[in-house]
Amino acid sequence: MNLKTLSEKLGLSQTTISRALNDYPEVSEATRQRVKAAALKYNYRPNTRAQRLATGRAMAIGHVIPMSNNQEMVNPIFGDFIAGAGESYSKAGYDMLLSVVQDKDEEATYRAMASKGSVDGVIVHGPHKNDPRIKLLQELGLPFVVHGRSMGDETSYSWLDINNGRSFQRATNLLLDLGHKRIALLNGDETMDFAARRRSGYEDALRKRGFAPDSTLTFSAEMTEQFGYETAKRLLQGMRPPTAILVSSYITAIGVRRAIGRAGLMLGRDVSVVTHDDDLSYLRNGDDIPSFTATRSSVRNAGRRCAEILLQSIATGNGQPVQELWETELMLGDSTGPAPS
Amino acid sequence: MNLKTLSEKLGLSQTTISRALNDYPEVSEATRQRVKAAALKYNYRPNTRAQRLATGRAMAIGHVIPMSNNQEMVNPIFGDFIAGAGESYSKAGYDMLLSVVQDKDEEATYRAMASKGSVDGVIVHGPHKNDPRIKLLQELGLPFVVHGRSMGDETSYSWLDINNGRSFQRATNLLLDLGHKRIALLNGDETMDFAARRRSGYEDALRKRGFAPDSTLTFSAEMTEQFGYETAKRLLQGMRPPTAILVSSYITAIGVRRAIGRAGLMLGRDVSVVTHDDDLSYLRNGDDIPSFTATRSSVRNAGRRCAEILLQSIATGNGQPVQELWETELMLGDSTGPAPS
DNA sequence: CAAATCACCCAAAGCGCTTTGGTTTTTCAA
DNA sequence: TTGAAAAACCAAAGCGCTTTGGGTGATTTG
Repeated sequence: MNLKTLSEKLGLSQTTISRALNDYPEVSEATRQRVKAAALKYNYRPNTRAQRLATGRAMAIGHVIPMSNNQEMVNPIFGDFIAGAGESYSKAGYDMLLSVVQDKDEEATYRAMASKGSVDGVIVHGPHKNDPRIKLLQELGLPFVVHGRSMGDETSYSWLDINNGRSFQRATNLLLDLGHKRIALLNGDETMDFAARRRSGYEDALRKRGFAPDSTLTFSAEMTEQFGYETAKRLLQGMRPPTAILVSSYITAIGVRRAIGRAGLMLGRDVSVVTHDDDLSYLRNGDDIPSFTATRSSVRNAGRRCAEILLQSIATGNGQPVQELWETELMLGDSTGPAPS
Repeated sequence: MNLKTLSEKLGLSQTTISRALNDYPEVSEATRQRVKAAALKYNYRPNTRAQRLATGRAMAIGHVIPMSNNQEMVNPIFGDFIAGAGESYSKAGYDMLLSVVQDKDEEATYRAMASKGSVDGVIVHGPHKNDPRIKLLQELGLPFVVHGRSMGDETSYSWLDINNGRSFQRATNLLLDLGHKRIALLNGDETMDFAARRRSGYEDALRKRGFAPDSTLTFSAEMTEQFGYETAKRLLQGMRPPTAILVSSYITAIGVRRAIGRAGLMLGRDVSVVTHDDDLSYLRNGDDIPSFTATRSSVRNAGRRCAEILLQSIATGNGQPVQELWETELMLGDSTGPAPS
């Protein structure tokens, strides 16, 4: 069923049908009802492809998921972020277009999206420090919102980020307050903006208390469970093991917990752990007694909001950038306690 | 830059440009080179929307991600599956269209996809027993591949599944061989096909050894970490705790491990655990010494292959269904040992 | 009561491609 | 040298919508 046959069936012009369905005022209420009823009856829906060509809008938002070709890892927060964003898109009648690409093909993917017109905007995932994608997208004139942000010029584009620096500063302070002096940091890849900021927050807190950051206690890698396990294991077997560990990801913290258990130590007594928690749906940190003390922020809400910001900036068409910095929640759980003497 | 202006620049017809770029034979090699060079120079790429209207193909595959509105949970395997599928799509020049929808809106979503023509086919995620989506898609004439399958008529459509029954039967046998007599099952939602089959495998193994399945030892719920923790905790505090636990998801197994640790017991000695392992990229079960004894199958490979099957069936256009049943790998890890006496 | 306005509807022109059905050149065997 | 076949190109017709720019009666307005 297409417009033409439907219009013939109803004895109306295609124009009128189109207007009736799109709620234009130039059509009488009676006709509109008749048209809508017929559309329902014949299960007619405008062909998306034709609609998009005619309107010049793709009605789709692109998400480019970069994949480091060495690790081939998909960020576990991705599913929840997408779920949040998906909600916003559904509401607005937009589609979500996903491209999983190798790091090196990312630029080409954006260029292609822009010149082929397959999307009206994109969400940028996992920004690095001074991320070149930002300038690229600005040149291409493709609307975008960054989940996170990128050190450098932060005022010229839209982003939504959590306050990573402050968040880890507070977490470090909490551990210092508990008397911990040797605090390890298991951070994400520090070429990424969020990880760099978290390290700054951690180091700032230490310095303010007169501790010099100890480079033998900080680690930076992709945040897998195994990274947490192996690093913590090595640390705990060392000569002067830390009494507290600050971790950038819940998954990695699980690995840390495993190592602590294996070493016959008790989490929260022998070793304290604070982790960041993205509030993933399948990995809730307990609403009653959180099993980890954590800095929490819902990545799903972030997804929802990023999408909203992008859709709105597309709708209004003004290039006015929107920035949102969310504070995290510092939740006390069972994984922290006073430093052992 | 569009076809028209490019053709004017080159003094050729739009037809010739189009054919040159699409490698049709009706164009001289010299011209083809000239056209391709010009396209590169002016950064011309055919407009996707126009191309799709003209060809009548969407060049996109839909993934409908159902979300149970009570739990609002995104399946953690989703990211890896998508990554795998994405690879296949990229290779073939297809886009991936994601819709995150509430369970109840799923039928409407499929209907809309079919009548709007926004995709050429879909992947069905998380099939239930006698899943109504299968009949729906067949009626709609929308090509599809099911990740998993649905009890009932299994020969009339394409699917790719792992041998869940056999897999859990083997896992149960392993535990029985180790002398375990009280084996608990922490299963996924048993209205889902995979979970139902796993239970059957588990029960079959028990019965074959003369044990009657004990309904106080089996649990079925969404596979979160918390489900694992709380259920295991309760079990271990009970009068006659199981000596072994069979778990349907790695994430849930992590919760089980946490409960075992909390109870002051040792995994693999006091309590044995076998879990299914989807081989998620951020949660590798160790290539050297797996921390869990597990039935493993890569969900990423499954994604890759599902996409291939779908693309191929779209390309050939024959309705010949393809079915693949993958065996899982039973990996011995540290989490199992002889039943304590 | 004529003129202006309004409410409704329509024909046709795009949107930017692909593809059909030619036409014009070249090539090559007879 | 000629005629047929092959090679290379082109004009124009879709694809299925939206939107522009009218029309045509009915209703107000001065």
